[in-house]
Amino acid sequence: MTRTDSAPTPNFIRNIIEEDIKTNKYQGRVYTRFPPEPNGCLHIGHAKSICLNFGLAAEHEGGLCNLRFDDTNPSKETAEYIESIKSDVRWLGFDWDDRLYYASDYFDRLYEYAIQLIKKGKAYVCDLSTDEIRKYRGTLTSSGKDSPYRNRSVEENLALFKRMQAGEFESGSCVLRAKIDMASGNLNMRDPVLYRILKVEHHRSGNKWRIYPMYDFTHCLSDSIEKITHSLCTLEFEDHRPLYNWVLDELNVYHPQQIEYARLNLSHTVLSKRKLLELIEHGYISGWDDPRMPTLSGLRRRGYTAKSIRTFCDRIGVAKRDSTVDIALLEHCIREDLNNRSPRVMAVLQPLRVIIDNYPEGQTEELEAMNHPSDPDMGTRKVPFSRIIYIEKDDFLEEPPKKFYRLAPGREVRLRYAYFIKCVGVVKDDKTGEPVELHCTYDPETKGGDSPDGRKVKATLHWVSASHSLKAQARLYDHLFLKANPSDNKDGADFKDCLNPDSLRVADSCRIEPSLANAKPGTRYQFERIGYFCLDPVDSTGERLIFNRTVTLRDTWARIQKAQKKKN
RNA sequence: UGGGAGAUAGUCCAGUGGCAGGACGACGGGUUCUGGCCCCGUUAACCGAGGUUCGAAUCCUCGUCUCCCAGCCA
Repeated sequence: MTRTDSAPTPNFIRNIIEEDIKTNKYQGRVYTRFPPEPNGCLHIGHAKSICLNFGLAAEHEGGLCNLRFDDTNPSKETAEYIESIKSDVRWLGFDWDDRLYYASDYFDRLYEYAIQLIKKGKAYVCDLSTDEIRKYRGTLTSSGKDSPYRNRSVEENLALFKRMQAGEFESGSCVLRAKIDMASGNLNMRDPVLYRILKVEHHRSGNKWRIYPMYDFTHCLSDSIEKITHSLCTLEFEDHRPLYNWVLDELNVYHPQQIEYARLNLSHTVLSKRKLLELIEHGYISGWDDPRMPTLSGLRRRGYTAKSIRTFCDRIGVAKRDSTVDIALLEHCIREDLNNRSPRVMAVLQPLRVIIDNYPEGQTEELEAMNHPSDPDMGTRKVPFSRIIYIEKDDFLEEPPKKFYRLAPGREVRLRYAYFIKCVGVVKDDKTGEPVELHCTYDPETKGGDSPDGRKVKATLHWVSASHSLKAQARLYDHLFLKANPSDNKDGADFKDCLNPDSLRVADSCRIEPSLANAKPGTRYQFERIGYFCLDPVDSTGERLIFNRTVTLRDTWARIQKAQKKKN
């Protein structure tokens, strides 16, 4: 992608890269990779990694970034996830050209490397059970002890390893281990497992392999094979770096550098595949692409633009300290983008019927409305007006409190692009006392929304003509969790305990202006005075218009109300 | 005395020996046919204690707190 912005904000990774270019460490090359495991859908945390890796490469002349699937555990990975990941990366706006790789493509070479290690006396086949290996490993504060199989001869190890691949042993009966140091303070160096037997069909290599390499053995060598310069990963791999270096040094191959940064945490949601999957499996949400999910597919369906997510990833920066970004920043980014690009329309979420007593029965006018108030290039459209209209329930109060500027008995307001109206009567429900219908008069002199006598109104309301409007459903999404950090379980609570019961409210009797009759799924609009909405690409049909609320507009009135409530 | 890492406004990120800065949020104001956008302003931070230095967020020492690691997951 092209970046025309001014110089990017410095961060510690950029600084390292600049320094490496200066010192010619990699002949001035910048080569990164995005290495997802195809065992789930991508989420906004992955977007940070994608933007980082592809972005850093794009910033530098000749910089490259590969897409590489880390597919070394066929028991968890599927081809479907591969496709969804590819389409998500593409949607985000990045391109790997012909550099689509799979760790599984390297299985032959990895196998050869393993044999080299065995021949060097640096790896051995261990018959200890999983349980025994754990016991032999020691604890955080006490060193481990050598496996009884640690000193098998090279020949024996070679033969055993080949028999592992030949399928002669059961899953779990033995593994190939690196011979490093059972007393290391770093548990990853206590003879880590390099290969395990997994008699599972691989989504790409089929049944060719009975043994599969572990992450620590695969990742560094894949980076090396691809001539990666800067191998970026998250903080929890810091402890693995000595092993990353050990493997490459022992094998004496090209050596990229691993750099760790803090993964993204976002307030009011969770970003762990395990937890997201749990929400799906328990039916709290509809799937990976539920608009409340922080997944790229969920955000996309919700109406988020790729650009807004890229902007967000730029603004959160990159550092090494654990942090939680306020979801308000994400919301700010999408509002900013959508404000610039989405056409305005009028939609009433909770209709209140208004009869304009002095407007001729049966008459209809086509009023001209701007599609974007500050971008005339977006053009105009006609909106029908008639004697009976709907306004938003919230826009009328029989007893208006201080600072409520909207409609009330005897009060005059403007209907956007239409007329001034004054409320002259309220029809209430006998039982509840709720207003169910308003009677108003209009001033014909104010057509278009301006009064020739210079008279002012304090509010402008959106509206739709009752008979011309279309029925629609609006899905009003809110934060998935009530707590900023759902995983903060110090009170012994499960993260699901603070799920927001109102993360989805359905407004089923919306009325929208007729210009949206042939709206295309996925199209984004601003419903004036309400928020940004996106025609749901999954459930919306020609007969049934269903809109997802991407984000609300900033709502000053809501904040005033909150403040007033606090006072009382 | 396990190993590794990190501490800068409410939040996120800069600043690496020379005036602590940006963004988000919050608050106040201006503007407005969206209580939107936009504009202006206010708020608010160097984990602590010593030391080096003319000068320390930055260098040194000693503390404190937080995070990660005991998968044949990645």
